[in-house]
Amino acid sequence: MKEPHLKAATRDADATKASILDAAEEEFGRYGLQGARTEAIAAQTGVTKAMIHYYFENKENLYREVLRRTFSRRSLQIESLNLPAMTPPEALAAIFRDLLAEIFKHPTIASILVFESLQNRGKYYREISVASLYSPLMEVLERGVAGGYFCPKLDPRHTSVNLVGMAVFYICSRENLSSLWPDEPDLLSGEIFAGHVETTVAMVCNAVLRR
Amino acid sequence: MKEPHLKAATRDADATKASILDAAEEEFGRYGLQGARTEAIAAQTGVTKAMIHYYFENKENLYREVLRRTFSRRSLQIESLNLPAMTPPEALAAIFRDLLAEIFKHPTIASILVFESLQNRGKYYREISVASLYSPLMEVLERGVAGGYFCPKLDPRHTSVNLVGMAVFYICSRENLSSLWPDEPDLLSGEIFAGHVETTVAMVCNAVLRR
DNA sequence: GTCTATAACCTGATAGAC
DNA sequence: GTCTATCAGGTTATAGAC
Repeated sequence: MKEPHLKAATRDADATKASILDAAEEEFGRYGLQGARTEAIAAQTGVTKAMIHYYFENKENLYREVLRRTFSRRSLQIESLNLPAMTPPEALAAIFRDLLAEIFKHPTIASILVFESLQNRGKYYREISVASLYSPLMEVLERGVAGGYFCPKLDPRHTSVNLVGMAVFYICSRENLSSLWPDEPDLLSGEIFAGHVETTVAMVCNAVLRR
Repeated sequence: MKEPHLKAATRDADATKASILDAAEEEFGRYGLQGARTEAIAAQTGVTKAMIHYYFENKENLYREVLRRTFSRRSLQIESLNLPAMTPPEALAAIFRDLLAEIFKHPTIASILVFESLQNRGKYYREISVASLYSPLMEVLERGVAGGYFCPKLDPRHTSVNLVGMAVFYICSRENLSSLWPDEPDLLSGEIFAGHVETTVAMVCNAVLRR
């Protein structure tokens, strides 16, 4: 058990609201919208359930808020990479290094994405347009095919979905794989994850290359 | 809504039990262990909840039974491919064609695997040894590296996890991707899926190849 | 703004009739 | 073997005091 997020000593609407959002991101990342317990979010925040309804009206809206925040964080980050200045192979590697680094810092991103697809079939992701998660990747792939870098038969849509799946699955399965890594209990440890990043980036680049 | 599975006209223990298992596989594939509703499974089967407890004692055991069945089906199928008789690149392609064909027929396999990792962190998969799902794949990768077919730096463990992720994610996201495929509402339609299989097998093979 | 108390609901499981 | 009825537990959401 982690210790609860610090709660403002005095009454502070903004601090409380932000604190609830942080705790909610963790809880939704662990259990999904349906499985998350508002009681747990409240406890982690150091307030009562009533506060969640005071600030967010209900669990569903809180979830929307978490998705929005997580999602716009990612969007801004991708923009900051300045992909158009790179060659397609460079851009592809950059996207995945960056995505994997974020996943390492905030594993919730991966599990929230998958939970959302599985539990809600993308209902809430559609509200905030999941396309902008895939479109930078698809653009790079299209550019790479047009420029002769990538395999001409490559379908940018299937390919981008497959690549995102590759990036996301390892994290989601990390506690399911103890039998594969009997010697290493923590697949999110720095060393193991660094190796994972190298393997994954190499695979991503190889997978699309023209030959 | 699908129509309920046919129920034996007369009392038939075996038929009822099998029918519950079928309905349960669908329900667990759609909602995971936690989200599945025994009421829904019963309704789909055409019996009452009490029958589930009569045959399987409780929801958890029913889930175990579904996992066991799904899993052993897959295991037998992989054995039947006779991978040792193939070269590593052939074997790799064969594994994925076969896996994708099964996913097309029974998409629940993919979602159950991911739900199990996410919701239960592999607790029940560990009971039936998830390793045997990955080990045929890892063996082929090791053989391919040793034989000079595959990239010598390739780590069989990270690689096999990534590849499984690629195979599984598309199905799990199929209803999350309408914005990417505005022209094609059903990503499980025969044509679209056939294209997906070709793209995916090509990517898998490319990803590991020595260059 | 924050808390306590409780309403309203849902779900897994059981008892007992047929 | 199968059903009906019901219990026990847990969860979201709200009302109202402070």
